[in-house]
Amino acid sequence: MKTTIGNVHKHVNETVTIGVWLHNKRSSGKIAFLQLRDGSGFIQGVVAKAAVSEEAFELSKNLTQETSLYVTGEVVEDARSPLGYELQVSDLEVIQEAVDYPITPKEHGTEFLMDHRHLWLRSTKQHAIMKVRNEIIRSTFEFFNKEGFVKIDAPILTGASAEGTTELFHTKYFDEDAYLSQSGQLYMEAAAMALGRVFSFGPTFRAEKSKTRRHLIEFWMIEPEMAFMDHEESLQVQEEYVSYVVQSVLENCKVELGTLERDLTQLEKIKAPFPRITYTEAIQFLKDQGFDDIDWGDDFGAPHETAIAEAHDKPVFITHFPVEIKAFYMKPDPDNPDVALCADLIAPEGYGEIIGGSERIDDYELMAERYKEHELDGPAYEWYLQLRQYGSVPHSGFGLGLERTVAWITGIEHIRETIPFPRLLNRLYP
RNA sequence: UCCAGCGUAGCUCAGAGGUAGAGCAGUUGGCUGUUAACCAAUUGGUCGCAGGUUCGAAUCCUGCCGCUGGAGCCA
Repeated sequence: MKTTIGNVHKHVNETVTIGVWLHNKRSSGKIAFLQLRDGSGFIQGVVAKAAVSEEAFELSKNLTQETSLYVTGEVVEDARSPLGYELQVSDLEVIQEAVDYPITPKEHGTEFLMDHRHLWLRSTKQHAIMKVRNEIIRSTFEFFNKEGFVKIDAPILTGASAEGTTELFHTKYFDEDAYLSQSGQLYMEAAAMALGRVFSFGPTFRAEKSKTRRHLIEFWMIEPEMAFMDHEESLQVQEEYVSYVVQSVLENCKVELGTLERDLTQLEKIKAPFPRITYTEAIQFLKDQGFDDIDWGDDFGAPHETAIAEAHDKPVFITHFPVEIKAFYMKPDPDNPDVALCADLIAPEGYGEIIGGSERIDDYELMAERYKEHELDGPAYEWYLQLRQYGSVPHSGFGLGLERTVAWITGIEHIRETIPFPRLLNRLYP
């Protein structure tokens, strides 16, 4: 009977066949231990000389790393195994012999591993990160579906930028200029006016020459947009959403978090509500901490964000940023028009900003004024202004960066390991 | 784009003016409970590229290329 490593617990004391790759091997004169992986998990196969044919034992002694094969054997419980089960191998059949697999069980440098990303994904740590990433995506869809959101897909080829600030990837759209999307937000606003509560999940592109552990050229964003919802209500959705995702990972990725040696006590604390401080309070806090390189009106740098995050053991919202340093569509606070009804969510442990969100301008006249200030016109923007013309309503939304969230939840050092094939400065392959 | 550091065997690194080293991987042999297994033997090099200084350069100098970390910008 053919099965997978993930399902061996259903076949205890039965003989099964599993298609596997040889992850590693230890052998002595009369016994060989095969570390086997099949994508669903890892299991040790024990080949005892007495229990198999002469040929099968010789074969197992000479297996090379990453050789693909079918192993047949009896599933037995064994306390010495981390999985709790082992496979007592009775036969094996090589599918393809792998010669000189480059990634050996010893340590490697970053450049070497990145050049071999297509093979590096096979290692236990990378495997665990991809499983956690998948759980974050799965629980995201579950959360928003549960809350009555409709998944809407934004276009990737666009005629103009949403923010107008960051560098865009330029391309041709037949005879016109086009850009790769850096946010689906404007389209989500249109969709929210049609469907009420929507969210998008898709790739975004930033042609910034950023070279830090928090930046990717191509990354994935989750962008919910909600009609009839003000800024404060949006913050509640955000903290409930993030808490839901973290608790789902804790529940469903125990083995993976163990592989990653993640400090679970840090994650167990992540439950709504999250603390909030205003931008103005944050500036004062930083000055009290001894920062003299920032004043009201400046945006935060990485050290500032980290200092604010370290003062809390949950993600923290920084709200009410100055209007000047935020996007043109953010709604000014009626009580203080110098600041916007917006918030960034800063992850704990120095992982930086994972969410940016705001209530959007819903007044036609004000938006038209902003268009003039920012010199936005033409067919690329006209339609967005029209949304304020036909039944405009208060609405809010936010964008969560998937990879930064994966980095934080898995506790890994660098964002490049959170996406299967990262696009970085100077790296387009593999 | 700016600042700093690093490029030596397939991989991770040592060697800092006198002519190339270790561990791992590979190969061969040994071992019935290994967990980055262990023990013994063994293969393996245009010292990133180009120029310069010197009797002599992996080593010192200059330029270029590549990588790594950080800054800015952002999610």
